[in-house]
Amino acid sequence: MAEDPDVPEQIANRRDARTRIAALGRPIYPNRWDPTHLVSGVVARFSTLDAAALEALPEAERLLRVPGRILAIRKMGKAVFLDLSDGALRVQIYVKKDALRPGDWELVEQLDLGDHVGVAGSTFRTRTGELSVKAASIDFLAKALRPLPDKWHGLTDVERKYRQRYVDLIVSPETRRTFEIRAKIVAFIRNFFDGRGFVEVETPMMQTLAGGAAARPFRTHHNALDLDLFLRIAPELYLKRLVVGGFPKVYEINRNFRNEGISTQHNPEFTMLEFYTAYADARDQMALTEELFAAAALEILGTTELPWGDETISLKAPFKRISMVDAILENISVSEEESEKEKISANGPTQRGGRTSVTREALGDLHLLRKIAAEAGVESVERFGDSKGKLLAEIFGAVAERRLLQPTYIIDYPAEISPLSKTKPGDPSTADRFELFIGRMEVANGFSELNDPDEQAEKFRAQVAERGKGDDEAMLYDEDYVEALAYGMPPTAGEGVGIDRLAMLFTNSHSIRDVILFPLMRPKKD
RNA sequence: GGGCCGUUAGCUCAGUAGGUUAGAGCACCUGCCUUUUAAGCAGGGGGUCCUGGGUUCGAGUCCCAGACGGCUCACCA
Repeated sequence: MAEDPDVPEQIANRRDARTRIAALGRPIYPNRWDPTHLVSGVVARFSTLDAAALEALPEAERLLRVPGRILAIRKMGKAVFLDLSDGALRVQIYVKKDALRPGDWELVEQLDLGDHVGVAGSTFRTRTGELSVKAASIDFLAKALRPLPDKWHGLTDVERKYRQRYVDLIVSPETRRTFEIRAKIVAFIRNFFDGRGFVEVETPMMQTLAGGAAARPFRTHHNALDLDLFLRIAPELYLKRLVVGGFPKVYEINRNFRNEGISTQHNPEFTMLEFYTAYADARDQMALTEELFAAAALEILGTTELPWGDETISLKAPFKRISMVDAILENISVSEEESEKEKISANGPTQRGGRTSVTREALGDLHLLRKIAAEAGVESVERFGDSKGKLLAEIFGAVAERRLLQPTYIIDYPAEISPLSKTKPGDPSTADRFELFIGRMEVANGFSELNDPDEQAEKFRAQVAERGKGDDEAMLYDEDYVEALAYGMPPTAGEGVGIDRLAMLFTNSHSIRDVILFPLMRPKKD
């Protein structure tokens, strides 16, 4: 059958079948075919009716025209059963040679798995009770020249799932479910904010200055203006300009781009919700976020208890709140025991040595912070210079972050690492900021927005100095933003929520690539 | 970027100590079968064992280099 040795046998067979279908006088890629239902519509309309109820319907009400992709063919001699899919659901088609329009049987003989057809017929139930459509005629709609993956095992090659998501979606219902849930999350969020008087906006993805976060940007160039541009790392500074401009409640759901490493929690482009509420502070944002997450879970999944591997995450509000310092103190002993255990199992007994005792006071002392950081496993502590805030955040990351399975707001961030945040009243070293951790991932980050243009200018200058010292993720001075603040921004709280990570939580996906339809992959050679 | 692991038929996977013609299930092809459903029965075809070197009488198997991917560490959200 396969004449050309360069073309795989099954593809050659399908090309031959396509030629034979054309020889029957059938259009092989018709422009139009009018359905009365999609498969899901057939199921919705008829699945509640038993055999007798279907039988009792007037003939006209049982007639329909349904298109779909063939995902199973069971040949029975002069009858054939097809499973027809609209991508979501399947319905069985019963094809009986002598019940078919003349000429259609010859077409049916040429059908392959994956082909698209349109069936006209009437619904009934088979002997085994399965809802089916008895075909009166079948039209050919499009050919699948390539064979589908194994009908039982589907596609398990993760590389191919990512590179050829269309194939994954055809054969993997769980993949489809993941992306349906993701879509529902985004729709729910829009509905949630729209219903609370927020205005959805779109701000620049290409910026002359990539601000609003600490990350390395992607560069690009506008030819006509001969202008270097950066893909945004955050929409933050533009959204706050809009608060200045008189939108007291704004939000944006859109892509950010960060030129950093790729991991199970990081994709170079990722989707972020950012929302700003004037006349609110960080505390209000936390309350709103709890409400949003719990309501979304309840609406979309029917529960706030999310399976997460062998564990369960409860999105029931309120979420735990604990300061960064307390989170360190609470977790460091456990964390030390764990790392000791690892060492012992790996290398045999080791002496414990003189560990620095970690106390609230020690976490305020630069010298001790450095020692604690080093002992917690933070590498090259020197690079943080004399920044107590950076050291504290590093220690938190090393000691506490990976233990935050249940939703936890970490509050009281060091002001040094929060240059866009207001500080707490009476405590200039502490930002009025929080980050929300769920499933050991940072899912949200928010704070009471700094709206004093002079203080903001000073913090930008400090960031520029940091950059001068080699921190290439420190922020740049955004003059126009400072000028915007000088027009007066009301007290405002803002927050960013990682949509991809939220989708991971809702779908029990442990890699961000499983919730991004087309994750970035290195191109395949040849 | 570092470490560990993977890559064999269209798909999912086996492949013993390095030893003849590299196997299985599904898919594919031929035949039978008019209510089956992972349909069934009988027969058949299909391989750059990721790529390139090397060791060896002999490599899917051992060694080196590379490609791509997964996990993980580092950085970040």
